[in-house]
Amino acid sequence: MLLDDSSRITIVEVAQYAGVSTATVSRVINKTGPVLPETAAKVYAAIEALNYKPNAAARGLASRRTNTIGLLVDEISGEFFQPMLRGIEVTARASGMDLLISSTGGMSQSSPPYPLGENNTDGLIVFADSLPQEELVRLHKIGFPLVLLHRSSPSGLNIPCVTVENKEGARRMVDYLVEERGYRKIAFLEGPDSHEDAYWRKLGYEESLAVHDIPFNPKLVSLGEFDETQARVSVSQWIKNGLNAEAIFAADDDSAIGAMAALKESGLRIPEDIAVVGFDDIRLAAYLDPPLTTVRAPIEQAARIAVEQLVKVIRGEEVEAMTLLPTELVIRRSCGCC
Amino acid sequence: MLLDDSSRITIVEVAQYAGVSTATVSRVINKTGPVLPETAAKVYAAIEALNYKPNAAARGLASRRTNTIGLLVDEISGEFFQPMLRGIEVTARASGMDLLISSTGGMSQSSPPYPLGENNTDGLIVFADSLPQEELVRLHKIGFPLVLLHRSSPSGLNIPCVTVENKEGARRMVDYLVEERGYRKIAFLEGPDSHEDAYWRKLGYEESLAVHDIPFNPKLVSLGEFDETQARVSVSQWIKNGLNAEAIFAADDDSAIGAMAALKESGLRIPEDIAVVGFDDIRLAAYLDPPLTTVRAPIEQAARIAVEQLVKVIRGEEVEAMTLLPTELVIRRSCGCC
DNA sequence: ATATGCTATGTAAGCGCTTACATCAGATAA
DNA sequence: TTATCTGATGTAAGCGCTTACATAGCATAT
Repeated sequence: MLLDDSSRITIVEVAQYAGVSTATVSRVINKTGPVLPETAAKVYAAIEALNYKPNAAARGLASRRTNTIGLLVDEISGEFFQPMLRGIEVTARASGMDLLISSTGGMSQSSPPYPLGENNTDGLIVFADSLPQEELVRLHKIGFPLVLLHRSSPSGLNIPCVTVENKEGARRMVDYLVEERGYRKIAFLEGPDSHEDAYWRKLGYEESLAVHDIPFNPKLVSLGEFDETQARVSVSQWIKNGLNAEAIFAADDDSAIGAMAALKESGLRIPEDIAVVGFDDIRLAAYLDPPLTTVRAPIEQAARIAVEQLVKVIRGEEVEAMTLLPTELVIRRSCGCC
Repeated sequence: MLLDDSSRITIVEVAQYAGVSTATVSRVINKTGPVLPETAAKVYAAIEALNYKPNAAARGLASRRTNTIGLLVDEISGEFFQPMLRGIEVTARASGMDLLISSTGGMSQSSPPYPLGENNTDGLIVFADSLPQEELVRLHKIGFPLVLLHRSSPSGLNIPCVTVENKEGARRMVDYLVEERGYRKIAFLEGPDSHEDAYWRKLGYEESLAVHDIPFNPKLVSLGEFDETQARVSVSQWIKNGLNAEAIFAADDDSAIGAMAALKESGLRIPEDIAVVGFDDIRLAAYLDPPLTTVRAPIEQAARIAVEQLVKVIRGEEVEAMTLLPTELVIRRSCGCC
């Protein structure tokens, strides 16, 4: 910093002003150790008078605590991210922690050094596959506080994680499509391989098919990648090849949007000719034409809980190994319900 | 941190392993001062072998630089925030800076201490009215690097700022409504008082009216607050009171959405009975029914530039006092164009 | 040969805190 | 009364780095 050196006021100045030692000032600030109320008052007065603000770096160095939690995401995009970030930010602040955010740029195989870790944060929230397994293992081995968000712990390790009932949600969606709407030819636009949400959602799809004695047909599965454009391409391809399906279940709402675009482009009507459903219930979902039937995931709540867990871990408290938040079916017109 | 002390490896270990002094290791890491290539190689080997990572706090303490930029926003919400955050995150990373984010919770009159400032960041990006003027003044006075985003500098101070052509955009939108669509009774849903974007947009509206000899009618102005719900309430009220307008110009897309909802609720057709236009061009805008005519603001680009400016200021380089990014009319059906 | 200037490296003094340990009243126990 | 404890505070040793300054070797200028 290029700051005027004279304007720097440190704990020493505060101590002098208050007529006590720096140790006492520190005790007052951190409420550690006994201090006479009147002494504390003098210190507070000095802090106020001098407009003193503790230097975070010095504090971190001396105490080996940073009072900061780190958030690792693969990329800051998608409607998905917004409620998640809000939940994390608000909860971190409420816990008195600072928030350091880093996006690894969608490359889970990115190479060291990672921008966030043991020496600039007290703990990390790791979203999905934003950190390579090896680094996860390394951090866990040295006992660094970690909470996983929207992914589960690598087997063997026992890192607390919080995620949503992806499989359940997907299963119930397909159950609904089969049982209530009477569809049996249901195509699936799957998410990215590396993403655990994607994995469970597909599993839910497959399980529901099995329950209803519908044979799994690989031709009815294509790549949506949680991406509008990719989904659009995949669905166009399907149509060109003569897709024979009554409904398309997109693994997330973004790919559902792409699917709808491709279908409309081909003159197909939704849901009369083919139904479309998604997953997440992003804000846009309700505004689409027709409004999108989807599965609502409590993203903000999950984020909130993840932070709370992490703070507990940092404090050395116990937390449950896995938190699974319920999802909820949101029925709108795109599934042919009305 | 609760980390195993033995696993802590510092610059001292690296120096010993490489057979040099810590100063040399520091020189190699920071590329400061001359070092023989072979010496550097030994140091790199040691770093690799020991998996050494510099301690950010110690670095910050010693060098008085944190290598971190702070972002202050009032609240993390609205579609608005997403492209902004992405622009900031990406650019910060590209500049080798960490990013510390804090939302002041929508209260610009929040009280000290502020979570981000001189002693945990090298500089701050201050969005809109997320920091009280007095703190802005204080930081600027001590020479702390600051860049304002979506607001201008308090007069007297000369803090660099980057924002978009709100007034121009609003003016052109109203020009279009009057000149191309032939409307003359244009209502306005204004944004929050404290928000500069809101101020300029309203001014653009008024200026265009003046240019076209349309008297300003206070009855045609109500509060949108950049908020869907508030806008809905305001428009419902208008309708109840017998609104006599051909078009509603909402100061942002969110309030445009609220306006559309209220109109539809009353059985009014858009744009046949009344046109609606917005500002920002959030993703949703194109998906609304009818698709929303709006003004596109280059939010991500503004964010990007703000970070670049801030980095320059931190490095002591000169930057222009004000960067004004052009906005662009996006014509869709809600204005009655087709 | 001596002076001079580089370049490459080491030495050590902090940076602004926290915290173990020391100190010193005054209270309590014996 | 003296030993013991307890509460309030001070002293000072780091935390892991950066960096001014010192040093030493060697090439070049004088």
